[in-house]
Amino acid sequence: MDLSSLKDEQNRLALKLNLKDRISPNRVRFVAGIDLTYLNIWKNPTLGIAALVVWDVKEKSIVDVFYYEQEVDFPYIPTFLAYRELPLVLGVFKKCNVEVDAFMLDGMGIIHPRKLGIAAHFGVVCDVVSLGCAKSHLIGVYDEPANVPGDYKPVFVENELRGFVMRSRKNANPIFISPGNNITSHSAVETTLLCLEGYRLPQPTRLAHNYLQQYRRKLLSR
DNA sequence: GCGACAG
DNA sequence: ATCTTGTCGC
Repeated sequence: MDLSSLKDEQNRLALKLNLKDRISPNRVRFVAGIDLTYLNIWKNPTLGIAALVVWDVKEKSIVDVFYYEQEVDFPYIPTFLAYRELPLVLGVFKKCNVEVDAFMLDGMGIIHPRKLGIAAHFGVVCDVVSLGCAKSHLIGVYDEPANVPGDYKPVFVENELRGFVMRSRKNANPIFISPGNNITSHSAVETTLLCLEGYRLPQPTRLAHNYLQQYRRKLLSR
């Protein structure tokens, strides 16, 4: 694989980013969380499974759940995650027939060397509102948020604000929130806050992850 | 040159 | 990212 040409593609797609709000965060009601798992992470071509959970932030309830399976070949390479996971994300996205206000992905939005983490990449390709909620650091400088739920601090890359690092739950490691597409850094945080229900991860991606574990277990136990 | 590096 | 129950700390 030629990483330099993939870099070129990331730079080209990043030019299409819209970092303004397509929808005001206080009008967001349905947030879709997308997550992936693999049948055998130690094998290279292996079956990948994607889940998409639509979460109603007003009713605090699950609207619908969708799944998609496909063989995955591309390896995990930091800053090129989308080339491994995007085919699965697009597959489950096409299955979703519910009107979604914003898509939340596991991973970075524009907190990425070329502003094109998987959430940004997906948002540009599908022209939807998207944001990234990552569980760990990739790049960027920041101060640790206080140990108080909801506290957050800016994350800078090349002296530019790219997102926020938030203490979503007391005594838990912070999460990294950044715009994907058609949303501001501030609205990405607001949208995440709407989805926090006492767990470290916001409900859409947390539930997608949980449903995937069940789905995967059933596949393995037969 | 060295270390860090989403999932 | 997975395996895997109980256990410790706030």
